[in-house]
Amino acid sequence: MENKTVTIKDVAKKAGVSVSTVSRAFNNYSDINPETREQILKIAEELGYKPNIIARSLSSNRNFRLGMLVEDYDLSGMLNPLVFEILMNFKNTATKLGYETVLLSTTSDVQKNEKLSKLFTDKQLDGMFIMGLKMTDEYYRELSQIDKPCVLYDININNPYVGCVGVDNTKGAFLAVEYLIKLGHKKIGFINGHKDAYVSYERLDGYFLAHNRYGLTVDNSLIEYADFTDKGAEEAVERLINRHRDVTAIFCASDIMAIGVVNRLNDLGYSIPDDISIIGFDGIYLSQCISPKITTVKQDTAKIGEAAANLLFNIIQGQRIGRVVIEPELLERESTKSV
Amino acid sequence: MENKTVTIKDVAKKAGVSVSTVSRAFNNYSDINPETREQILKIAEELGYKPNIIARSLSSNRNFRLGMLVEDYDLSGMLNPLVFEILMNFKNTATKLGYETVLLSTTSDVQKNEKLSKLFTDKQLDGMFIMGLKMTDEYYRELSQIDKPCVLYDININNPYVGCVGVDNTKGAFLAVEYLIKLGHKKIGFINGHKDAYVSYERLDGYFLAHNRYGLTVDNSLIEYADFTDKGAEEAVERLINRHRDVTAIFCASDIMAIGVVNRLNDLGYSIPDDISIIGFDGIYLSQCISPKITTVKQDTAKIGEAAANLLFNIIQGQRIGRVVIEPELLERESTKSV
DNA sequence: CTGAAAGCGCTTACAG
DNA sequence: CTGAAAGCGCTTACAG
Repeated sequence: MENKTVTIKDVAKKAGVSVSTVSRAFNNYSDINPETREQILKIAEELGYKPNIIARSLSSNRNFRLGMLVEDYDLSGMLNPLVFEILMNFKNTATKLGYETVLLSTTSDVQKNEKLSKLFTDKQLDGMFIMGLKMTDEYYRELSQIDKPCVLYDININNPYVGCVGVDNTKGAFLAVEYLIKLGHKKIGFINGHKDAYVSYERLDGYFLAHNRYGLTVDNSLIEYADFTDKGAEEAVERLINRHRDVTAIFCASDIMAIGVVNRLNDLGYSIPDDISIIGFDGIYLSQCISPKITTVKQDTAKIGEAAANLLFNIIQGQRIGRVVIEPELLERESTKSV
Repeated sequence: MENKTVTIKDVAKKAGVSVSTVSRAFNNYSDINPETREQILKIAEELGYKPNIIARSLSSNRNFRLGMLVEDYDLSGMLNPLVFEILMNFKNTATKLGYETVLLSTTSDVQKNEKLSKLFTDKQLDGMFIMGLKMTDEYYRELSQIDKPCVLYDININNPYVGCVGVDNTKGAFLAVEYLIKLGHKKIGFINGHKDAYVSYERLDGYFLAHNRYGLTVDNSLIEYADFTDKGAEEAVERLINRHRDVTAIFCASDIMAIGVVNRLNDLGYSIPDDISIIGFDGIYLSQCISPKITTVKQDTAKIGEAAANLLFNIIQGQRIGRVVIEPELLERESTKSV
């Protein structure tokens, strides 16, 4: 019933060599005769041998395990499919690189009791990919002086052990606002995300830059903050509209918020895009399912996940890269029109 | 810099006992003096000792690792946030049970070359939670005779090692259609999911049962199949409408499809729910973000994930439970009205 | 109730 | 280029 698992010993015996040699063959060591190597690999194949990663970890002190840490998954997961997409893409390239991935979650509260470095050793991780971290978090502080390989999504930190990956948020916001300006809009509202989110600063920069570039001045009262939820955005847009009846376009820092904004505006009797143009951010699948299809700035989740895994791998190997920036892409759809 | 990790030896030395005894203390063995036990745990706490799970796996031949296998993640992940929610909830209770979780993905093609049992041993898993499996898959066949603990979501199989968890799909469909009937609808279309999906059969049953219960006969040409995508549903609803101009309500086997249907119907000049009532399935977050808010049948992802982990745990412990069914819940919202 | 010893399946200096 | 041996941090019969 239980078909005994084949070990390195079995391979060694059948190949007529020592286990050390088999180990060498499997670890791509240079100090081994290419022919013996071929021979061993062939026999291993026949026997269906796969190195026991657990034993390897224990003896080599290398774990070949990467953690994927998601903060407040209950929120980010439900609301934002981006997280899941990025995670799966990360996992895929991590697998190709020979690493297994374990899924971990945390919250701002938990971080007060359990240090990140402890999590690292407890879980026997070689590296960690972290999503959803806020600037007010305990881990954000700890990350500035950690000496373990980490990669952060959408938040930056200055530490050679910590890589950062994300879309160029400033440019993305710039593209969105520039697009609106080119459509003739002059009074453009902005529903930004969390005040504590790193990306909110970057996107705010983009909003300003686009105005500057085209000779427009920003009225700060056109800017609202919400919490990346549709509900929050609905309230924010109502505040905005009440202050500025003559807004003709609104840039939302996420598609989810854009959807909330469209709905609330509909309820208030506005027609989109005829009365007000709306542009989102993220490019989630659902942004094109609803009517009108949301014009948005797409984050390429495949590229982000892949880049994160490669970056983490490089850091583990001793390279110090720092930051990988993915190009955002404007997707022109139906929720915007010229005035 | 590298703060040497504390091992069982350190604890043993400091406590003045053997490593065997420390091991006993940590494994809740009964044959140990409660006082020594307390003493050891206290010292371990001071030293910040955590058992090395890798070493434990290697020596005990128990891995405390669970796989989470997702099929065709590119599709299910993008389209359906349910998968991610269930996964995270599964992970959470697995963690409480002392297991770590590794994320795995597969496709129908991959299954032809790599057996499930091989994946099991290669990844050193104690159990596996599988989502998105289709009835035509290679693994579906293999699962009927596997002797390793598995739990499937939304698909049933008769094997003591394999547990099944999911919402009561027949009842869920029944509730949806019953609700429409009670609203006075008599000609009710049905956009079902994949023909190869197990749940499609169950939901079809529910559609029939509701008709039977209320003395209505089913016209089979009211039933369409789509692939769980909004695009597929858009085409399906157009075929349906072309055959039956007088349909007054449509039950869709997923919220994503319901959203597609609403959009296409809007394009065709129908007003929802005034001209046609639409009801979905799943209860994803976005179903309430759009306008009209979609009436739907909710799957409780928290309960499903938790149940799946507990079920898998029980199977690993030697219990044979079989199947856990979660109650679906009808969410009355805006996309339906009485006629 | 406790300890000494073997062993889990690998890797890695050390010799040769 | 290859082998013998020690060791990674635990668990588990076996004695006592």
